[in-house]
Amino acid sequence: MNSSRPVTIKDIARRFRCSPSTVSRALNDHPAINEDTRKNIQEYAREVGYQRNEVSLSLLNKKTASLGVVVPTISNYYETAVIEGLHTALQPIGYTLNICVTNENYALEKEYLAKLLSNRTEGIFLSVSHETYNSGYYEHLESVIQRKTPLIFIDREYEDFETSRATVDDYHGAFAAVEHLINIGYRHIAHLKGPNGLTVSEQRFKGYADCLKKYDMAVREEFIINTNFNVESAILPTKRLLEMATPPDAIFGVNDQVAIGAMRVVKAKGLRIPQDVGLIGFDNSPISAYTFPSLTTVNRPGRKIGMEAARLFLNQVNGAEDFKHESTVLPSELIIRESTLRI
Amino acid sequence: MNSSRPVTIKDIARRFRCSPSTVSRALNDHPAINEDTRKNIQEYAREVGYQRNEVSLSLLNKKTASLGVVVPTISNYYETAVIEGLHTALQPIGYTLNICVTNENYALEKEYLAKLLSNRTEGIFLSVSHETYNSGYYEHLESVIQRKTPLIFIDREYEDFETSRATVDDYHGAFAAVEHLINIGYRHIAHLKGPNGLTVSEQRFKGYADCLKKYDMAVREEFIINTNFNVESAILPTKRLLEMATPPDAIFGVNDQVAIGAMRVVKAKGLRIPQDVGLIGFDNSPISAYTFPSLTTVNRPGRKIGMEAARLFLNQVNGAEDFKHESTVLPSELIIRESTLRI
DNA sequence: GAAATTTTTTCAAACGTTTGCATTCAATAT
DNA sequence: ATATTGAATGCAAACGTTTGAAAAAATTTC
Repeated sequence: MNSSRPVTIKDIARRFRCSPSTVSRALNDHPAINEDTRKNIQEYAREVGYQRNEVSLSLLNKKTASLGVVVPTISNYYETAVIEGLHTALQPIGYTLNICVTNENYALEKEYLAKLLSNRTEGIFLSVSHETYNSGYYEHLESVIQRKTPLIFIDREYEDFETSRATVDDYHGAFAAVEHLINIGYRHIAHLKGPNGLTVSEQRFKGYADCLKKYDMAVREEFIINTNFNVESAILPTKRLLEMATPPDAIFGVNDQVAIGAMRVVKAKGLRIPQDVGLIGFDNSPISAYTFPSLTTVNRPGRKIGMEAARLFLNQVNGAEDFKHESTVLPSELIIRESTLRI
Repeated sequence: MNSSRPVTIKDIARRFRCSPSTVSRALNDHPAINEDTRKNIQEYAREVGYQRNEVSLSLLNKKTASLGVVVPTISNYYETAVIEGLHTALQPIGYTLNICVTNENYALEKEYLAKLLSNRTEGIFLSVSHETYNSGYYEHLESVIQRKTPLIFIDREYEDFETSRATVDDYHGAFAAVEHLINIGYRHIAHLKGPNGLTVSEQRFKGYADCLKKYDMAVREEFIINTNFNVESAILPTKRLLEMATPPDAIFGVNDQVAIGAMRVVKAKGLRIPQDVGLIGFDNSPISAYTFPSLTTVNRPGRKIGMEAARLFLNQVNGAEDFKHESTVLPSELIIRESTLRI
């Protein structure tokens, strides 16, 4: 059987000399269909491997059961955890996820959103790209809103849109991290900050700064250096910190990668962790448990964020007329490990 | 404008008192359309945010430009790297990826494949689930083949299908790893194997065993213990190894996770790495560079595999009539780090 | 054996777009 | 004025499926 062209309902109808309607009803167990007809048609359909064309159904019902997930990257643990959460919540109820990776690029983000709308995607989960953030452009989002396609922000957001959003409590996570350092007895705490402007960077920075203030400690500008979220970007900044006249005795990295970069430099300098320098990261990525010493960090529940985002989406589509957008902020949680545990 | 229903070509036609055909042609810059008409229609379309319904086009042209990616998990570095590679190669030329995660589950795999076919996906990248492997069922794949939907196997494969496949050279990677251990001077090399039956497990095991044989070393059954690819599954096996009368002086883990699990146990026992015990993993996951000591491993080029799989797919769809299925085996590469570098 | 009823099947429209062919209308050539 | 051309537009079918309403066929009722 050279069945490269998929079998259609019409093919089956021709075979049974009946109308397509009958075949359709037979296949869907419609009660008005004769028992024998039904059996014959179903059996034949199975035999020739009939599979209904969902594309035509999408057109007819204006339902595609597909969702867009637009993220800057999928090469970090956190993002894949979020996707896994979305997947866990949404695949079982029939949704298909279209993953789009923007590489922090505005033009790509715009293109993907347009494409998702063209494909009549029923909802979009978006973590906006870094470039979009900086540029401040957002017309590409207006068309999503205008189309009434549910848009759920994940972590990175525009404040001025009326949408649901799921984020992690970066502020209090950072606050708790720094407070922990202070409790242990560290007094000169530096921060390897993320790129300026991103909510994630700024919130963590704010938690850091506010905590210092609470304990009447100076927020020293030279103790705050930008990084790019990855290991390499932490190397030089850490060197600079350690070569200061009065170097810090603890470093709070904006994420685990950065903290690990710092860890390398500190160890290379012959300083001991945590005795000489305390070190703390953010994300609780799998790697953080297995460095040496293991890294104190702040857990960021990616999987839960994904599931929560899914819940927000479902709320919106199944929504009562009194539906209100929600902003969920999931708590982050301090995970204490060896890199801060002195004495 | 309560434009919750997307604007269609018909809407625009009504507005201009012309036929849908004219609007369609105007929007597509058809030369037979009056310049003014074209401009007016295009301008109006932009104004009201018209976006063509790709679903209807898919139905008409029988092209969906969407591809299925069916993988057992997305929570490991390697899998996401593969997906990234696919994405890098295929998104720019207009394909959309539908990621399906089977959780190593046969029923889910079957369901997803059926769904992808129903959605008229134009190609499927598949890394079969563990359960499928064990059960040996593969009718769910037959229907894919029968439909002439290009099917590309990634890493895990059925030998008996006529398809293209992209895999990493696990055998020689494992061989090189063990040879390296022998060269360094380790003599009692244990293997923490993956689950039996999976190609990945068996190939790496074979590389291990063949290398030992080449150097006239015994392949001792008690030195080969199964794990489940994750950290925890390596804990007990490693304990058992170290408590033997003549314990191994080196351990080859089926992947980095397993090697890291072993590392914990070895260090907890007070043994030194690499002096007392050599340790080697597989995958070159990011984490392996940052453990202490850093982990010798075998690089597995996930991103490249993804791009290669994409290439194989494109070959098939753009294929000349003399098209032949290919099996690409990408080389793996030994990455030597501290965990094996004694003396 | 015809009317009434029930069961089963078909018709036609719809979803949004494209496209070969036919049509209309105006302009040009004769 | 009429035939010829050319430009611009419209018609209708197609993709595969579903579904309300109509039609046909079979069965029951008296």
